[in-house]
Amino acid sequence: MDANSMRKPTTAATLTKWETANAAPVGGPTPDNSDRDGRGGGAGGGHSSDEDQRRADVAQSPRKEAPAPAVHVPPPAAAAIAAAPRPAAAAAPISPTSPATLPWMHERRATGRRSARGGRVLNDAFIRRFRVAEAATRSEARRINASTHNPIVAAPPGQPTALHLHAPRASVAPLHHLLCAVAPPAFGAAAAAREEDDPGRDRASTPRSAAARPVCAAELLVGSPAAGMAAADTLLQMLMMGAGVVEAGEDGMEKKANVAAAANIAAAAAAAAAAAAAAFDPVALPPPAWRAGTVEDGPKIVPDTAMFVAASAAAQKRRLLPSRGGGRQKVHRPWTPPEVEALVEGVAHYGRGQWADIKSLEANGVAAALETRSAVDLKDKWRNLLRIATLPVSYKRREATEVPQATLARVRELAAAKNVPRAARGRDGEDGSSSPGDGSSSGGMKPSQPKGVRRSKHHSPWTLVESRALVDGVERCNGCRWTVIKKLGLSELERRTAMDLKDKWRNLLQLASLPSQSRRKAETPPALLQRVLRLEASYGVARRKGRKSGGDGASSENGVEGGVISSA
DNA sequence: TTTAGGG
DNA sequence: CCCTAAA
Repeated sequence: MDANSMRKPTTAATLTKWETANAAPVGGPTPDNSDRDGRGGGAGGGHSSDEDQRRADVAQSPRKEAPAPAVHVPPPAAAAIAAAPRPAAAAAPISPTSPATLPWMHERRATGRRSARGGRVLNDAFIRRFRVAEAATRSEARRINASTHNPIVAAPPGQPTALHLHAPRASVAPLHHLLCAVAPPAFGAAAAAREEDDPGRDRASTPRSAAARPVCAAELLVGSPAAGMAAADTLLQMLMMGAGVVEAGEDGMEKKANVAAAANIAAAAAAAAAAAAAAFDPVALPPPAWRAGTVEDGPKIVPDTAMFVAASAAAQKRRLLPSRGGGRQKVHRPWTPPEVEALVEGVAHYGRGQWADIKSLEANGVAAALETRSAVDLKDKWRNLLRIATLPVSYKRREATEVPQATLARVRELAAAKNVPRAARGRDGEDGSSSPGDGSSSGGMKPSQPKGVRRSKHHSPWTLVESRALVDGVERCNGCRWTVIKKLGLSELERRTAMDLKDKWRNLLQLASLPSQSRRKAETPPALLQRVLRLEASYGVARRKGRKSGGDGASSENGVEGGVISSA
């Protein structure tokens, strides 16, 4: 496995970016920088310089934390990431190993942002950490500038890998920064100690704040477990490439050692990220209401039917779709003014909701400007734009001032205009009703349904009552005989067609095949899904011929099955 | 696959 | 941004 095989296009870009940042005196590898660099000349607003200035201020302003001097970062801090994060130990608080206390070690969420998942807050924190580490690397490099140590040294077999980064080698310095930025800080040792000193504290009524909770492994990484995974991935790539660089000028032995060390460290980082992901979940989400009543999940039922197999596969496949992140969280990338303008332009062309069309709108370079944004991104951004555009003045904060007033005014216009300008020209008759805000974010929603143009087709979510009635129908009719169920005349299902029943049943199967963690919060009770699985197992069309293995106590199973088939 | 919405 | 339901 050579280094080339590890390289991906993004890796090369990443390394270049980081190396560039390292070479430059200032201007670290902030996403903002890379973002703007890649997308320079847009059809744009004259406000981009303001935006740049603002971001620069945010990124560089040292006023929030202590005036980050060049702090000494001992190499052991970097090595700790290789030694500490054993999957077993990572979940529990780890004792502090580093005597040094950097400013960012005690840093908590800067502002009261509402993102529970991290996002920009933690991303900025990472950037600040990187800057501190970068400064420390420089200062230490000056101090040890005569060192001829190899930057990466493999430990003897069986020993934890140590990392020595004394040499200010350009290809390795970014690694040092990255390691220091993600390496275990004090692990919230002070907070943990506080808790142990005060065991009598009423924990039930005093929820652990972020500051008072021992820092879990996930928080050592950037933003979230998924981001931690990405960081580990990046680390691996950079380590391998760094080894490749060393290979050019060194002998074979050293190269081998470097690669081995890189692999060890990267594996440890990946393990840390995996452990973080495992430890991340148990965060206390309020239990759903239906769980309070001690509903047992019951035995695991895996129907051996064609429908269930298909639904299960579809559910599994969809979660790993690249268009949905491929199971990996993207890093927060703020919208640039040209992107915003392009989005507004696109809505002006196609109207709200035609996100795929907007994304491929060539006119005025809309498609080009929005190349790196998905249709879902457009939808989300428009929602946010609409929100800040219609926000009362007294509530406007920084978000609202980032977008030019002219743009916000146009957003309001487009939202108020109910006709679709260009393409899908819906017959849009009377509507002298001046309903601002397009109904999506305006407070008062009108129950009168057929007013909207394309509103009627979407959205008739199944209620729990309907779902229960559907399951009851399947039970009473001994199978998935949708027309028969319709003829039962259940009032709960009167607005659903037989095909609706079939689709919903498929969705229920899909839901049941999903791990409970990934289900929506207060959606479908597990007990109902259990019934679905049981009924599907009993009455569903068998996947293959021959006898099924797990026939539970259902009476006259064969007879029922035969009935289903013959009646179909 | 695409869109709407909640989180 | 993520996740899911609906269509």
